[in-house]
Amino acid sequence: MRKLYLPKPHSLHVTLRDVAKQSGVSIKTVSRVVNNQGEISEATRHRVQKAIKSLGYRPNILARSLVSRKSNTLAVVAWGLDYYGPSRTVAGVEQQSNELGYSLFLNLIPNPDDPNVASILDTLAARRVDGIVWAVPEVGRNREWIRPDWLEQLPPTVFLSMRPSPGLSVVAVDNRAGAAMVTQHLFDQGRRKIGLITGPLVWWEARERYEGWRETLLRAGLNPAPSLVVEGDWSAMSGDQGLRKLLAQQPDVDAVFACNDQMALGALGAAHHLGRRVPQDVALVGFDDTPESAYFWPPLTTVHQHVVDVGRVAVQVLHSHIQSPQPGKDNAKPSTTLLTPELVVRQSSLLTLQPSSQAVAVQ
Amino acid sequence: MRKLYLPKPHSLHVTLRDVAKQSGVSIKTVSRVVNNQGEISEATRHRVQKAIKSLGYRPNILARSLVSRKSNTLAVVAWGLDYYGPSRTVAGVEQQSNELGYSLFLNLIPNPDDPNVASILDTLAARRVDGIVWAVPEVGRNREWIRPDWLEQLPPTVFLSMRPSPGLSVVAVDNRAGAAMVTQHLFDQGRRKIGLITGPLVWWEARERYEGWRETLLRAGLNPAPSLVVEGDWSAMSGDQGLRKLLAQQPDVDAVFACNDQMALGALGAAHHLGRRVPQDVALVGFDDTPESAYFWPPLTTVHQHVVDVGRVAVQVLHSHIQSPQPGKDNAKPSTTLLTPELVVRQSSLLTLQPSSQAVAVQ
DNA sequence: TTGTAGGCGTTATCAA
DNA sequence: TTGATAACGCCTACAA
Repeated sequence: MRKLYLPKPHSLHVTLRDVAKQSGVSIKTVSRVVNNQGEISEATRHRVQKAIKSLGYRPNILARSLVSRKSNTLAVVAWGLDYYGPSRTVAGVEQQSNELGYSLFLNLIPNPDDPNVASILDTLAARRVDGIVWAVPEVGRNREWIRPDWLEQLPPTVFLSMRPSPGLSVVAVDNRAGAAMVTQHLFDQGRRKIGLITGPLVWWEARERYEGWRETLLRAGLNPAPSLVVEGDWSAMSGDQGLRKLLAQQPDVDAVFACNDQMALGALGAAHHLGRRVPQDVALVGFDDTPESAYFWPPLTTVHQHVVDVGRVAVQVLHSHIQSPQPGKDNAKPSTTLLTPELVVRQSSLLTLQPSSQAVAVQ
Repeated sequence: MRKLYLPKPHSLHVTLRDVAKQSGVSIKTVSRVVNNQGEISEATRHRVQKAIKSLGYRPNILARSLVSRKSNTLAVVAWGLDYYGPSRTVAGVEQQSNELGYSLFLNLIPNPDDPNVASILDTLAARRVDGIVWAVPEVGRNREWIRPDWLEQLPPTVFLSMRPSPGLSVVAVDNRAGAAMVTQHLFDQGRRKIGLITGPLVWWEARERYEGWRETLLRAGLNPAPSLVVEGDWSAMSGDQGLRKLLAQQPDVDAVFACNDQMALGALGAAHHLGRRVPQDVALVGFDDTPESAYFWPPLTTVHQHVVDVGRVAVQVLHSHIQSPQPGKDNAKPSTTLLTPELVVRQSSLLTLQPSSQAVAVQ
């Protein structure tokens, strides 16, 4: 007689069969108890539950997923966990995934424009994730990673911080609107030479902020001259250098919009160095509303983005795509969501300094 | 005859059998090609690979894990993704996991001392993760979540930022050494009234920094008087209030060690408000070396922790635990790793201001 | 070098 | 209400 295949001395993990044996019922009955399905007599249910507890049974989700053909997992592919916005967004993705009952795979790529995306996507497909949140900002030509033929191979996918386009589901902050708020606010404060320290213009988000500034100036009858613009790289150092360069190009600048809080911080340092008072000589505004920005000196006017919500909404959209019974149905259709940010006014842009305004600004 | 059970119209996913049929070989042969095992003739290998490509076959890791009894997944349970240190550490965990071939589950808990840990651990066990990185700092009594009976039920686990103890594998920064460096540095600069703004003392890490300060003062023959200490909550606001309180308690303070950079930032703001010059009147030092700290005004002396390495080392330790063939072997033994931080000296603690020091400080 | 049989732990079908 | 059995997609043992 042939020898039976016995893989290893029976593993530590208790299975349905063990529970069934212990409680003297069939495997299927135990399965029913575990999943609360079907009618089961109170007596057996009780007996089974006792066995489950005494043996320390835990269902094997791998096996369950194999037969049910869904893994109840999502994946987030992200860049920039060391930055405030991206890490908050990932946190939002995690929270919403958790609330909807998914486990979440985390995949970080070291650089938004030079990745090993193919192998990541291969792995995710092999793990049979039910959906993917693509949290890599659109930089340069990295959008082209998304090949049409991939989209068909992959599970439902939602893209963050990327230029909306038909056929893709996108969730992003309305950067253009945020930048417009900033520029309008500076104009309303009486500033007429409003300089700009942009993020790297290969970034879609940086270009959007640039456009918001530009459009608002034009609408106000002001000239968005090239001498008013310096391109930074999001870092505080580039903000420091950016302000110096800006003042060299255009000495009569009376306001500066730095396109994130880090660059604003650098610009603030440069202003101190150069003896320019903020806001008296130069008003300064940032973007992001990092927790620290309220404690810069002076406290920084900035734009609050609902970065956690970006992640949460992404998962909600993904969930509806996954749920949709037929790919033709409404909730399966690609959707675009733009979240409107909010201007947070603090002392760095206000001429009329209110002594109590700092305390007020702190939430 | 009994009807066969056919679950659904065959799914989109291509299986080994499909490839086998297409290429006219057995399932096992295809499996061998996929996994590069055994000897296979060049001809069949080629034929099979062609079929794999044309059909778009991807191995189902779920099925593979089911039989191999290992999922090739790790999980990180973390708190504080919105803070610099924790988020960097998670990034380190992800990088090292990826390099070792694991996929990583991300689980965030909203609060380090009031969690729903049991359900998270249940899920991870049910998903048969091969190991767990417990990246929740030790706060209050949250260490007691780790019940001895759980440790046996769970896969190998490594704990971060937690008081080392026999039986647990721990990776942490040597906070006490870091705080000692700071205090010694201030002493060496001639400061003799060195105040302390601590983190919440329910945190182990905060207590360690406190001890480092205290021990160093004692060793220097100075008195760590209670009036020199204020307890903060890591936030910039508490640093602001902390400095005010400290100066009220002990007006002749000539140096302040704020136990993280955020509180240092708040203290900096308060100093400006109160007209105290930094460092001339009060030297100020932080802890963390956040990227912004080099751009505070003045640039902040602080302590650089190798937070990414904490995550990487954790996964390395975990990997060795997982690999270990027998639980008695060396690499299976619990280990403690303390990473030594480094003092980063900038202008906020230096009396002799070097004009070029800021540029030097920027890396 | 290749194939067959059996089993991983779960769920679905259908009969009892 | 409960149970026997096939199937999910893959890998191991063993034979050919």
